[in-house]
Amino acid sequence: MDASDKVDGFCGETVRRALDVLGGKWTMLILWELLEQERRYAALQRRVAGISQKVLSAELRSLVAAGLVEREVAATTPPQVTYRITAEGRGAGEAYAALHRWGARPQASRPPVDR
Amino acid sequence: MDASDKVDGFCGETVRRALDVLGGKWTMLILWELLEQERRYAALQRRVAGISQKVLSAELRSLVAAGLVEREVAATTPPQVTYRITAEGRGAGEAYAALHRWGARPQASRPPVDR
DNA sequence: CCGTATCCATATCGATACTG
DNA sequence: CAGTATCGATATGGATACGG
Repeated sequence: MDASDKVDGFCGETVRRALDVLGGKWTMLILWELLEQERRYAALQRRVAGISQKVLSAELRSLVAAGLVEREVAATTPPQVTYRITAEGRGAGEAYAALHRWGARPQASRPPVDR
Repeated sequence: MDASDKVDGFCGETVRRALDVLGGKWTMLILWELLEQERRYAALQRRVAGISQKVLSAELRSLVAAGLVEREVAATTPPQVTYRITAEGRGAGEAYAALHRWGARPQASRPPVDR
């Protein structure tokens, strides 16, 4: 990190926006599921262990609004809704990879952070 | 992003840890201030606009616990406490830079995400 | 099947007051 | 100066029930 990274008009606004979208507790898990293949709502709920309907709905709406995920409704009965990751969603992988590298860095043992 | 990025024992645990430390609302702002130079508590509170004492204290404790920031107490009266970014704290810049690149990516206009 | 609506528990945050 | 303690407001999340 270097102070010259302070490139935004306001310090770190783009980083803030990125974290707002990608930093959600479940965001990464959902994107990963959709990365493997497109999935329907119920499948996502089953595979993302522990997520509630309410939160899953909200996450998906956010992701669709942010353009990372596409939502397709098949007009059958019962209706089938399929979620699919977009190119932009795949692009988020760069950011996650950097976070992964940092999180996996070698480090001295120290008391856990509990936030 | 590629499904082969699923390298952790549990999907994305290292990413989760990184986000826990770096994803805080104020974390980046504080690190940036300390990146320019070491600062004392009051100076940080003045410069990080809008942060409360309570939250600043908690953030600093987290950052010290995570090893990103050092805390040095001078035994004067009144006591002076100086916070200084560590090498590990500077290392977080890679991750923030990736988030910045993603957040600054060109994109079609779309309704704002409000999370 | 795919959600939304509602209720409630908990977490988080800001403001204020106070202490070594 | 550098915090901690406490309180109340707000946000967030889970559980459950219900609707198209």
